[in-house]
Amino acid sequence: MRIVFMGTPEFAVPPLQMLIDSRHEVTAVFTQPDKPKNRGHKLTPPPVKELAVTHDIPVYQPVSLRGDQLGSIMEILDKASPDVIVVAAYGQILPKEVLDMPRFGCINIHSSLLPKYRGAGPIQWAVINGEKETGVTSMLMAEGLDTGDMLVKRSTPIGENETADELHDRLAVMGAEVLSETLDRLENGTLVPEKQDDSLSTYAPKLTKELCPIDFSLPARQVHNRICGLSSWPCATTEINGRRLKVFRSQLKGKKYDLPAGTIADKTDLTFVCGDGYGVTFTEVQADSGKRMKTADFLRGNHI
RNA sequence: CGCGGAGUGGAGCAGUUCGGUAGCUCGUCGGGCUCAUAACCCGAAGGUCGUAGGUUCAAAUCCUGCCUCCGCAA
Repeated sequence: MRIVFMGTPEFAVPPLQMLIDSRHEVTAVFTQPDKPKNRGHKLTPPPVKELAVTHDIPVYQPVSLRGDQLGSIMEILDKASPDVIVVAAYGQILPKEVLDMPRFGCINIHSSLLPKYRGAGPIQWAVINGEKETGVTSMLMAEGLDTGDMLVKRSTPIGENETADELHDRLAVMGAEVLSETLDRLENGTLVPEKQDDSLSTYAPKLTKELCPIDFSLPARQVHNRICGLSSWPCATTEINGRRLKVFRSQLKGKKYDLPAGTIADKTDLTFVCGDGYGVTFTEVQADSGKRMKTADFLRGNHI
Protein backbone atom coordinates (compact mmCIF):
# COMPACT_ATOMS: atom_id res chain seq x y z
CA MET A 1 0.00 0.00 0.00
CA ARG A 2 0.95 3.60 -0.41
CA ILE A 3 1.07 5.29 2.96
CA VAL A 4 1.30 8.85 4.22
CA PHE A 5 2.67 9.03 7.77
CA MET A 6 1.89 11.79 10.23
CA GLY A 7 3.77 11.92 13.51
CA THR A 8 6.16 14.03 15.53
CA PRO A 9 7.96 12.83 18.70
CA GLU A 10 10.00 9.79 19.65
CA PHE A 11 6.88 7.71 20.12
CA ALA A 12 6.22 7.90 16.38
CA VAL A 13 9.70 6.77 15.37
CA PRO A 14 9.35 2.97 15.80
CA PRO A 15 6.06 2.89 13.85
CA LEU A 16 7.59 4.91 11.02
CA GLN A 17 10.68 2.73 11.02
CA MET A 18 8.46 -0.33 10.78
CA LEU A 19 6.67 1.15 7.75
CA ILE A 20 9.94 2.00 6.06
CA ASP A 21 11.15 -1.57 6.57
CA SER A 22 7.85 -3.05 5.38
CA ARG A 23 6.64 -3.88 1.90
CA HIS A 24 4.53 -0.72 2.02
CA GLU A 25 5.65 2.52 0.47
CA VAL A 26 5.77 5.70 2.55
CA THR A 27 5.16 8.44 -0.01
CA ALA A 28 5.13 11.42 2.32
CA VAL A 29 5.67 12.34 5.97
CA PHE A 30 3.91 15.13 7.83
CA THR A 31 5.35 16.40 11.08
CA GLN A 32 5.29 19.53 13.21
CA PRO A 33 7.51 22.45 12.20
CA ASP A 34 11.03 22.68 13.63
CA LYS A 35 10.88 24.45 16.95
CA PRO A 36 13.38 26.46 18.97
CA LYS A 37 14.59 24.10 21.65
CA ASN A 38 17.41 23.51 24.04
CA ARG A 39 19.99 26.02 25.14
CA GLY A 40 20.46 28.91 22.82
CA HIS A 41 17.03 28.30 21.32
CA LYS A 42 18.45 26.29 18.50
CA LEU A 43 15.93 25.27 15.89
CA THR A 44 15.47 21.53 16.33
CA PRO A 45 13.72 19.18 13.90
CA PRO A 46 11.26 16.63 15.30
CA PRO A 47 12.58 13.02 15.59
CA VAL A 48 10.23 11.85 12.86
CA LYS A 49 11.69 14.35 10.42
CA GLU A 50 15.22 13.18 11.12
CA LEU A 51 14.27 9.60 10.36
CA ALA A 52 12.33 10.53 7.22
CA VAL A 53 15.10 12.60 5.66
CA THR A 54 17.64 9.81 6.06
CA HIS A 55 15.36 7.70 3.87
CA ASP A 56 14.72 10.46 1.34
CA ILE A 57 11.03 10.61 2.09
CA PRO A 58 9.43 13.98 1.31
CA VAL A 59 8.72 15.82 4.58
CA TYR A 60 6.01 18.45 5.03
CA GLN A 61 5.74 20.64 8.13
CA PRO A 62 2.64 22.78 7.84
CA VAL A 63 1.82 24.99 10.81
CA SER A 64 -1.76 23.85 10.47
CA LEU A 65 -3.73 21.44 8.31
CA ARG A 66 -6.77 23.62 8.51
CA GLY A 67 -7.80 27.02 7.28
CA ASP A 68 -5.88 28.60 4.43
CA GLN A 69 -3.45 25.72 4.30
CA LEU A 70 -6.05 23.09 3.48
CA GLY A 71 -5.93 23.65 -0.28
CA SER A 72 -2.20 23.07 -0.59
CA ILE A 73 -2.38 20.18 1.88
CA MET A 74 -4.91 18.42 -0.29
CA GLU A 75 -2.70 18.97 -3.33
CA ILE A 76 0.20 17.31 -1.58
CA LEU A 77 -1.99 14.41 -0.47
CA ASP A 78 -3.40 13.94 -3.97
CA LYS A 79 0.12 13.69 -5.29
CA ALA A 80 1.13 11.24 -2.56
CA SER A 81 -2.10 9.33 -3.27
CA PRO A 82 -2.11 7.24 -0.08
CA ASP A 83 -4.26 4.15 0.38
CA VAL A 84 -4.18 4.92 4.07
CA ILE A 85 -2.88 7.69 6.30
CA VAL A 86 -1.17 6.53 9.50
CA VAL A 87 -1.15 8.96 12.42
CA ALA A 88 1.00 8.55 15.53
CA ALA A 89 1.27 11.41 18.04
CA TYR A 90 1.17 14.02 15.30
CA GLY A 91 -0.09 16.82 17.50
CA GLN A 92 -2.55 18.32 15.06
CA ILE A 93 -6.24 17.93 14.36
CA LEU A 94 -7.02 16.42 10.97
CA PRO A 95 -9.88 18.13 9.13
CA LYS A 96 -12.68 16.01 7.70
CA GLU A 97 -11.39 16.48 4.15
CA VAL A 98 -8.15 14.77 5.12
CA LEU A 99 -9.87 12.02 7.12
CA ASP A 100 -12.03 11.15 4.12
CA MET A 101 -9.30 11.37 1.52
CA PRO A 102 -7.55 7.94 1.55
CA ARG A 103 -9.32 4.82 0.29
CA PHE A 104 -8.96 3.08 3.67
CA GLY A 105 -9.26 6.21 5.75
CA CYS A 106 -6.92 7.35 8.54
CA ILE A 107 -5.56 5.02 11.18
CA ASN A 108 -4.29 6.29 14.51
CA ILE A 109 -2.23 4.44 17.06
CA HIS A 110 -2.89 5.56 20.60
CA SER A 111 -0.92 4.56 23.68
CA SER A 112 -3.72 3.43 25.95
CA LEU A 113 -6.47 0.83 26.17
CA LEU A 114 -9.26 2.89 24.69
CA PRO A 115 -11.71 4.23 25.58
CA LYS A 116 -9.63 4.96 28.67
CA TYR A 117 -7.07 7.73 28.61
CA ARG A 118 -7.99 9.60 25.50
CA GLY A 119 -5.84 12.69 25.01
CA ALA A 120 -2.23 13.81 25.03
CA GLY A 121 -0.87 12.16 28.17
CA PRO A 122 -2.20 8.58 28.26
CA ILE A 123 1.04 6.85 29.26
CA GLN A 124 1.86 9.16 32.14
CA TRP A 125 -1.64 9.27 33.56
CA ALA A 126 -1.95 5.50 33.51
CA VAL A 127 1.15 5.35 35.71
CA ILE A 128 0.09 8.24 37.94
CA ASN A 129 -3.27 6.60 38.56
CA GLY A 130 -1.61 3.34 39.51
CA GLU A 131 -3.10 1.27 36.67
CA LYS A 132 -1.98 -2.35 36.67
CA GLU A 133 -1.94 -2.48 32.90
CA THR A 134 -2.14 -0.28 29.85
CA GLY A 135 -1.50 -0.80 26.16
CA VAL A 136 -1.83 0.38 22.60
CA THR A 137 -4.96 0.69 20.49
CA SER A 138 -5.25 1.34 16.78
CA MET A 139 -8.40 2.99 15.53
CA LEU A 140 -10.13 4.36 12.53
CA MET A 141 -10.00 8.09 12.99
CA ALA A 142 -13.19 10.07 13.42
CA GLU A 143 -13.70 13.76 14.00
CA GLY A 144 -13.70 13.60 17.79
CA LEU A 145 -10.52 13.33 19.85
CA ASP A 146 -9.47 9.66 20.02
CA THR A 147 -13.07 8.55 19.57
CA GLY A 148 -12.82 6.46 16.40
CA ASP A 149 -13.74 2.79 16.11
CA MET A 150 -11.10 0.51 17.58
CA LEU A 151 -9.26 -1.93 15.33
CA VAL A 152 -6.43 -3.74 17.15
CA LYS A 153 -5.71 -3.57 20.86
CA ARG A 154 -2.82 -5.00 22.83
CA SER A 155 -2.20 -4.72 26.57
CA THR A 156 0.85 -4.91 28.82
CA PRO A 157 1.33 -4.86 32.59
CA ILE A 158 2.86 -1.79 34.22
CA GLY A 159 5.85 -2.62 36.40
CA GLU A 160 5.90 -1.82 40.12
CA ASN A 161 8.67 0.74 39.72
CA GLU A 162 8.36 1.39 36.00
CA THR A 163 8.68 5.02 34.94
CA ALA A 164 6.61 6.71 32.27
CA ASP A 165 9.79 6.94 30.21
CA GLU A 166 10.37 3.22 30.22
CA LEU A 167 6.73 2.48 29.56
CA HIS A 168 6.75 5.01 26.72
CA ASP A 169 9.59 3.20 25.00
CA ARG A 170 7.93 -0.17 25.37
CA LEU A 171 4.61 1.12 24.07
CA ALA A 172 6.28 2.79 21.10
CA VAL A 173 7.63 -0.59 20.01
CA MET A 174 4.28 -2.19 20.71
CA GLY A 175 2.66 0.55 18.67
CA ALA A 176 4.72 -0.47 15.67
CA GLU A 177 3.58 -4.08 16.11
CA VAL A 178 -0.05 -3.12 16.49
CA LEU A 179 0.21 -0.96 13.41
CA SER A 180 1.75 -3.78 11.43
CA GLU A 181 -1.05 -6.14 12.36
CA THR A 182 -3.65 -3.50 11.66
CA LEU A 183 -2.37 -2.89 8.15
CA ASP A 184 -2.12 -6.60 7.37
CA ARG A 185 -5.67 -7.22 8.44
CA LEU A 186 -6.84 -4.07 6.72
CA GLU A 187 -5.58 -5.52 3.47
CA ASN A 188 -7.02 -8.99 3.90
CA GLY A 189 -10.29 -7.63 5.20
CA THR A 190 -10.33 -9.31 8.59
CA LEU A 191 -10.57 -6.16 10.69
CA VAL A 192 -13.72 -5.77 12.74
CA PRO A 193 -14.08 -2.17 13.87
CA GLU A 194 -15.44 -1.92 17.38
CA LYS A 195 -17.23 1.14 18.67
CA GLN A 196 -15.88 2.77 21.82
CA ASP A 197 -18.13 2.83 24.85
CA ASP A 198 -18.11 6.54 25.54
CA SER A 199 -19.53 6.01 29.02
CA LEU A 200 -16.26 4.30 29.99
CA SER A 201 -13.99 6.93 28.51
CA THR A 202 -11.54 8.98 30.55
CA TYR A 203 -9.40 11.90 29.51
CA ALA A 204 -5.64 12.19 30.00
CA PRO A 205 -4.61 15.82 29.53
CA LYS A 206 -1.14 17.01 28.70
CA LEU A 207 1.08 17.17 31.77
CA THR A 208 1.84 20.51 33.35
CA LYS A 209 4.44 21.60 35.84
CA GLU A 210 1.78 22.19 38.44
CA LEU A 211 1.87 18.43 38.98
CA CYS A 212 5.57 18.46 39.83
CA PRO A 213 5.92 19.53 43.47
CA ILE A 214 5.50 16.35 45.51
CA ASP A 215 2.51 16.44 47.83
CA PHE A 216 3.61 14.38 50.81
CA SER A 217 0.14 14.51 52.32
CA LEU A 218 -0.89 11.86 49.80
CA PRO A 219 -0.50 8.17 50.66
CA ALA A 220 2.91 6.68 49.89
CA ARG A 221 1.56 4.61 47.02
CA GLN A 222 0.20 7.70 45.27
CA VAL A 223 3.37 9.69 45.83
CA HIS A 224 5.35 6.83 44.31
CA ASN A 225 3.02 6.53 41.33
CA ARG A 226 3.28 10.22 40.64
CA ILE A 227 7.07 10.17 40.74
CA CYS A 228 7.09 7.28 38.26
CA GLY A 229 4.46 8.87 36.04
CA LEU A 230 6.18 12.23 35.79
CA SER A 231 9.61 10.76 35.05
CA SER A 232 11.56 11.93 33.24
CA TRP A 233 9.45 14.86 32.15
CA PRO A 234 8.24 17.13 33.65
CA CYS A 235 9.57 15.24 36.69
CA ALA A 236 8.43 15.28 40.30
CA THR A 237 10.30 17.74 42.51
CA THR A 238 10.82 18.59 46.14
CA GLU A 239 13.16 20.79 48.11
CA ILE A 240 16.09 19.74 50.20
CA ASN A 241 18.48 22.09 52.00
CA GLY A 242 16.96 24.94 50.05
CA ARG A 243 17.81 23.36 46.71
CA ARG A 244 15.31 22.03 44.26
CA LEU A 245 15.56 18.31 43.81
CA LYS A 246 14.14 16.41 40.85
CA VAL A 247 13.12 12.87 41.68
CA PHE A 248 13.35 10.41 38.80
CA ARG A 249 12.83 7.13 40.61
CA SER A 250 11.49 5.91 43.91
CA GLN A 251 10.50 2.80 45.79
CA LEU A 252 7.93 2.09 48.46
CA LYS A 253 9.74 1.58 51.74
CA GLY A 254 7.00 -0.61 53.13
CA LYS A 255 7.63 0.74 56.60
CA LYS A 256 5.48 3.02 58.72
CA TYR A 257 6.84 5.98 60.64
CA ASP A 258 5.44 8.00 63.48
CA LEU A 259 6.54 11.25 61.91
CA PRO A 260 4.71 14.08 60.16
CA ALA A 261 4.26 13.86 56.39
CA GLY A 262 7.06 15.42 54.39
CA THR A 263 9.83 14.84 56.90
CA ILE A 264 12.89 12.77 56.15
CA ALA A 265 12.58 9.43 57.89
CA ASP A 266 15.94 8.05 56.86
CA LYS A 267 18.88 10.22 55.87
CA THR A 268 20.93 7.30 54.66
CA ASP A 269 18.67 6.43 51.73
CA LEU A 270 16.48 9.52 51.35
CA THR A 271 13.20 8.14 52.65
CA PHE A 272 10.34 10.61 53.09
CA VAL A 273 7.24 10.14 55.19
CA CYS A 274 3.92 10.36 53.33
CA GLY A 275 0.37 11.12 54.38
CA ASP A 276 -0.46 7.58 55.48
CA GLY A 277 2.75 7.34 57.52
CA TYR A 278 4.49 5.01 55.10
CA GLY A 279 7.83 5.92 53.57
CA VAL A 280 8.84 6.51 49.97
CA THR A 281 12.53 6.16 49.15
CA PHE A 282 14.05 8.27 46.40
CA THR A 283 16.44 6.15 44.39
CA GLU A 284 17.47 8.46 41.56
CA VAL A 285 17.64 12.24 41.89
CA GLN A 286 19.10 15.40 40.44
CA ALA A 287 19.82 18.64 42.26
CA ASP A 288 19.93 22.09 40.70
CA SER A 289 22.63 22.33 38.08
CA GLY A 290 23.79 18.85 38.89
CA LYS A 291 23.39 15.71 36.94
CA ARG A 292 21.05 12.85 37.42
CA MET A 293 22.46 10.20 39.75
CA LYS A 294 21.69 7.36 42.12
CA THR A 295 20.77 8.51 45.60
CA ALA A 296 23.84 6.77 47.05
CA ASP A 297 26.07 8.94 44.86
CA PHE A 298 24.09 12.05 45.65
CA LEU A 299 24.48 11.51 49.38
CA ARG A 300 28.26 11.14 49.17
CA GLY A 301 28.71 14.76 48.26
CA ASN A 302 25.53 16.33 49.63
CA HIS A 303 25.20 15.96 53.36
CA ILE A 304 21.71 16.45 54.66
C1' C B 1 23.79 36.39 20.64
C1' G B 2 17.24 33.91 25.68
C1' C B 3 18.71 33.29 31.46
C1' G B 4 21.82 30.43 34.70
C1' G B 5 25.02 26.38 36.92
C1' A B 6 29.26 22.99 36.49
C1' G B 7 34.18 20.51 34.87
C1' U B 8 39.35 18.76 41.18
C1' G B 9 42.44 10.51 41.87
C1' G B 10 37.41 5.27 39.89
C1' A B 11 32.16 7.84 42.09
C1' G B 12 29.91 12.15 44.54
C1' C B 13 31.70 16.75 46.51
C1' A B 14 34.78 20.77 49.43
C1' G B 15 38.61 24.17 48.50
C1' U B 16 38.14 29.61 44.38
C1' U B 17 35.51 35.33 47.99
C1' C B 18 41.01 37.22 50.62
C1' G B 19 46.71 33.28 45.15
C1' G B 20 51.26 30.21 49.13
C1' U B 21 52.32 21.91 50.71
C1' A B 22 45.67 18.54 47.24
C1' G B 23 41.07 17.79 51.32
C1' C B 24 36.12 15.12 52.63
C1' U B 25 32.54 10.91 52.18
C1' C B 26 32.99 6.42 49.50
C1' G B 27 35.24 2.86 46.19
C1' U B 28 39.79 -0.11 44.99
C1' C B 29 44.24 -2.92 46.80
C1' G B 30 47.08 -5.00 51.14
C1' G B 31 46.98 -6.28 56.33
C1' G B 32 44.34 -6.92 61.17
C1' C B 33 40.00 -8.15 64.32
C1' U B 34 35.81 -11.63 64.00
C1' C B 35 32.19 -17.87 63.78
C1' A B 36 31.16 -14.27 60.12
C1' U B 37 30.08 -9.56 57.44
C1' A B 38 28.37 -4.56 53.13
C1' A B 39 30.52 -3.71 60.25
C1' C B 40 35.16 -2.08 62.86
C1' C B 41 40.83 -1.01 63.08
C1' C B 42 45.69 -0.10 60.42
C1' G B 43 48.16 0.91 55.90
C1' A B 44 48.75 1.79 50.43
C1' A B 45 48.04 3.04 45.43
C1' G B 46 45.69 6.59 42.41
C1' G B 47 45.01 13.70 40.52
C1' U B 48 48.98 17.46 34.03
C1' C B 49 42.69 20.58 39.35
C1' G B 50 38.48 20.31 31.27
C1' U B 51 41.85 22.82 27.66
C1' A B 52 45.16 26.87 25.53
C1' G B 53 47.37 31.26 26.70
C1' G B 54 48.09 35.65 30.13
C1' U B 55 49.32 38.17 35.04
C1' U B 56 52.67 36.74 39.23
C1' C B 57 58.36 35.06 42.98
C1' A B 58 54.13 31.69 43.22
C1' A B 59 47.67 29.98 40.05
C1' A B 60 42.70 24.70 41.37
C1' U B 61 42.22 29.97 43.03
C1' C B 62 42.87 36.20 39.24
C1' C B 63 42.19 37.59 33.50
C1' U B 64 41.03 35.97 28.23
C1' G B 65 39.82 32.40 24.35
C1' C B 66 38.09 27.41 23.34
C1' C B 67 35.85 22.42 24.43
C1' U B 68 32.35 19.42 27.16
C1' C B 69 28.18 18.60 30.47
C1' C B 70 23.74 20.25 33.00
C1' G B 71 19.21 23.30 35.01
C1' C B 72 15.44 27.00 33.47
C1' A B 73 12.83 27.95 29.30
C1' A B 74 10.47 25.31 25.09
